[in-house]
Amino acid sequence: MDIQLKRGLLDVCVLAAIKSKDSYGYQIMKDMKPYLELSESTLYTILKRLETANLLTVRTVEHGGRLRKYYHITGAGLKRIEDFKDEWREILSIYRFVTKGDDGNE
Amino acid sequence: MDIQLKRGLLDVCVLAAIKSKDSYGYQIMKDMKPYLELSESTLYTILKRLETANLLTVRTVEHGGRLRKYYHITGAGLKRIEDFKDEWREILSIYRFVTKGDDGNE
DNA sequence: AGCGAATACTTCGCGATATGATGTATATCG
DNA sequence: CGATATACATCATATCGCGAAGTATTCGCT
Repeated sequence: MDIQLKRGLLDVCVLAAIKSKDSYGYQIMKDMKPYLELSESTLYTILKRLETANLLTVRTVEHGGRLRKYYHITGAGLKRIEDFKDEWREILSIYRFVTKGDDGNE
Repeated sequence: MDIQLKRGLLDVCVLAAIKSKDSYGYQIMKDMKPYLELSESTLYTILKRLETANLLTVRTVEHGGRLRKYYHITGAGLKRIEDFKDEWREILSIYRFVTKGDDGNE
């Protein structure tokens, strides 16, 4: 996938990965992989950014001798997802603009 | 619209604006405005970038005492649009991932 | 016991890029 | 004559994905 396009989807995608239940970095990576691949450095950067923006909160848990940081989505995080759904209408209209005039077989 | 998301759509959107007939900066701005707003500096930066990448060619035309640069899409430019259609499937799958578990009323 | 792979998170530097600010220049309209 | 529209260019700034490299522990395999 085009890098630029990816940029617009990463944040919401990470939020979606922790929407239904709290999760941690490594698990989020695996959950997102089928939809959108990203490097570890990117994910942890994003998580930090989302935390700073108060779209999620963090709690550290010891698990099998290793530390895990569990991420929990906030109300603002949920709102960010809702906003994305609104943006989706604009994206659809852009998609139609881009494919305008093409045959209907695609 | 979210800036990051915009980034991924700008290039294809500009290409789409010159797909059916050659056009120039100011006109492209007006054509894109209903779908995606962007500043002039951004547009000319993009046009330069697309030219460097051989996705379009430029010819300068005098028009009413002013110079106009007409942009013409290349085969590679058309291919970029086709590639975007392929990416669209991935985008749809991401959209479903993000909205998964929500009520069907949206 | 030895060792590679998986788990788990961090930091740094690089390149790409959207944008506001600013500049240049001409045409049109009141 | 001044405001607005047309038309394009350049620069500095801030943001961000990612590869590279690092730190540590656990687990399966031989």
